[in-house]
Amino acid sequence: MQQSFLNLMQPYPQYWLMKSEPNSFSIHDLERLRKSSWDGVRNYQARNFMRDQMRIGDLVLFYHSNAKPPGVAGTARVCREAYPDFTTFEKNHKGFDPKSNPEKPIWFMVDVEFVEIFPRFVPLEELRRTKNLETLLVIRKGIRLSVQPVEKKHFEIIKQLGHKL
DNA sequence: GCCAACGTTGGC
DNA sequence: GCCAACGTTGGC
Repeated sequence: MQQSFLNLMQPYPQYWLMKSEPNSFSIHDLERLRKSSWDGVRNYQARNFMRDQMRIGDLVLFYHSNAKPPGVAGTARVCREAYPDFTTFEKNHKGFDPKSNPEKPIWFMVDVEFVEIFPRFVPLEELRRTKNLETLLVIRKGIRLSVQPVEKKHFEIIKQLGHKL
């Protein structure tokens, strides 16, 4: 109750950072598809952000994790709010989770649409040394959430870095 | 409810 | 490939 009231107080759009390993799904894949479900999140905190907070129109920093180098590759936009991650129901799918079923789904996903690939990739190392990004979660030690909230001012700084010549 | 063991993430 | 730091699981 309290939580949903607070949600109504949120200014929109909200801003997020979402990690994907480019080996399995990169921003180039999203550019080609234009739009994709964001399946495979298997962490409760990340799920809660998607299920309870993400709204259509929210903007997303598309982060390439486990890449050389890791960093922000571009942006995307939430175009469908949370619904059950159906890959958990498919026995032969990598995302299969026997504890989840269509009557009582555990895992959720949103859909995102392609916005842009930054003209200039912004590596993690640069985020670390950029002034005014000190509280950005992705550069904090020990934080490995694959879906994390980002402050608007941080989003804008990073977008600028991505466009800097 | 504690906590050890195990599995995963993800930078390096 | 290594490994630190997490998160989850399951025995008790």
